[in-house]
Amino acid sequence: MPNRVLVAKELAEIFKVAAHPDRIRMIEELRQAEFDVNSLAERLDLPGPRVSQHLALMRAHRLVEERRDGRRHLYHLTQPEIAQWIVAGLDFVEGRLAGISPSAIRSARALWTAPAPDDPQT
Amino acid sequence: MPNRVLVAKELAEIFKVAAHPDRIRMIEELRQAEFDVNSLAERLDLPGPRVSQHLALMRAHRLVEERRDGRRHLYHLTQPEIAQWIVAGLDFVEGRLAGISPSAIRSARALWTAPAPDDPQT
DNA sequence: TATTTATCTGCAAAATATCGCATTCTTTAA
DNA sequence: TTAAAGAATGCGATATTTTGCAGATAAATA
Repeated sequence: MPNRVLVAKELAEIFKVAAHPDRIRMIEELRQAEFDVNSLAERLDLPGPRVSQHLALMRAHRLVEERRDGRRHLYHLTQPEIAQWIVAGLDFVEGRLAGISPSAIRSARALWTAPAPDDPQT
Repeated sequence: MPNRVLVAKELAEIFKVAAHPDRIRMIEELRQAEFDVNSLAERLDLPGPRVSQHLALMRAHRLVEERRDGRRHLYHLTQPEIAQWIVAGLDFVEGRLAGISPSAIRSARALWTAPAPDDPQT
């Protein structure tokens, strides 16, 4: 198999990992700070096991790394720049079918681009 | 549903469309030039109907647009910058499980970044 | 009009992914 | 040692995607 096909395949794997709303939100949460599983679950309002599964997948693809502190598992992005890359994808969501207004996109971008890592509102 | 969830959802849709090796290669082919279905199929060594299906999906998500010339359908990227965005993802494939060497990544990047749209080798 | 060329559509089979729970594992605290 | 907290795992039930073809369309040409 030619190299460029291999590379395309691997690239597709990464896109696949990113291709889930929960995981996108998790990555954006982990943008600057590290979180344990429960905190992530609460922030995103998702069941714990689900968050755990998503993290396992991301771990398998080295998108996140784990660190233990007492009995909690703290996760952080292996390459924080990946969050920026994802936000860059917002350039391509505008003008799409779903009922998303430009202002919604602007506010998402602001939220996911702001320097302060803590306590997102809206 | 909060806005940021909607946006994450839509973003995930785009990642999903990009999350296929064939489609990644197609997007890279369309980077600068437009192609008809057969040319794409030949260049990528894929069955015609498959290319057509991929194109239908990308069309549905407005990643590509169609133009007719006689009996052929010419496709081009709606937002050519999307190709660059995909190439930027290469930053995250290095050091992953699969047997991909850094040089393979470099050469893919070169190929998908080069100014000349025509006749890729290797 | 009949053919040929280029592309699209439809469908079923196979492969993957997601979801919701119950259970298990580990580590700390009582 | 026991109990409890925090996470991970297992697994069936359901989607969703991908694939491979066969057949249907549409446009140009003979």
